[in-house]
Amino acid sequence: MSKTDSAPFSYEGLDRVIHEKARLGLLTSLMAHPKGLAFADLKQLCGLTDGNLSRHLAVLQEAGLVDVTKGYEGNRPHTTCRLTKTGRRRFLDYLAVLERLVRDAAKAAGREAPPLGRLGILST
Amino acid sequence: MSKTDSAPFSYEGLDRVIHEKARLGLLTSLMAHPKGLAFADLKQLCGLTDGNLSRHLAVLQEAGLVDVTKGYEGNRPHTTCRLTKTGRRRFLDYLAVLERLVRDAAKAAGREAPPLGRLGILST
DNA sequence: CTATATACTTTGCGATACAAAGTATCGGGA
DNA sequence: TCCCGATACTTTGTATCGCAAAGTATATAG
Repeated sequence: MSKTDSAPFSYEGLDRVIHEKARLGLLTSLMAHPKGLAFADLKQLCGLTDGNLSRHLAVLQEAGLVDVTKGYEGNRPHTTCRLTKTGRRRFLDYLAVLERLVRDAAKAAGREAPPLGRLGILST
Repeated sequence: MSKTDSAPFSYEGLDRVIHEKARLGLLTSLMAHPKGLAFADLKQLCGLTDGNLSRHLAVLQEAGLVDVTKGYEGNRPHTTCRLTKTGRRRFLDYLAVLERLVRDAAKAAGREAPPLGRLGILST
């Protein structure tokens, strides 16, 4: 029996790299723009400071979730970011877990207290 | 104009106290059991170690989201936890934001025609 | 040729998640 | 009676991390 089976609410699929307010916004933004987004765009879309954005992008890049292209436009630095294939894949996996969580909670909110025994927590 | 208006992906509603893997599991568990759950039950349901559970419960209690009742059963300590009213409300608020995030991302994922067969990530 | 704006990176720090160790009690054996 | 392991937590230590402030560099305007 796997650990998850006995711990239905552990949500192990919630990858720490992804499960972060700022980075969730970044990934969602990038998901909506497969062609890529510029540093300044992401900054605005996600309401991040320069420093935070830089840091989060570095984390996402090191994890292989986004591809960060640093180039120059004229003499100015211009950074473009896109989701990698695995990044997209892993984000979708994460979202599936998140969706399950929302469903679990919504279901719990909807109906009243089920007795413990029914869930098989106390043996059965 | 509020900050959120210009930063549609900032997801400011993602309360740090709630937005945490372990605590999400705890809150969902407690949502499903309004009558309360014992320390040992939560530990099992969420797959947490004693130390982590203790710590997370303390955080949730300090934030006023859960009510932790420490009593004795015989001479053994026995802790029971329940969601407070505000805890329930704040968790539901959080879930609403989370739902929006999942929808945003799903929509973004859907707009792009994926040649790969991985369709219909969400919903039915 | 200062001043301000854009485009980032680096640094410093306070907070925190997690694990390991600690405290205390109970229920068996030997 | 004296261990020994299990239950029920709490405390401590550490390593990480998010965030803000400061730093670097170039471009443009007055």
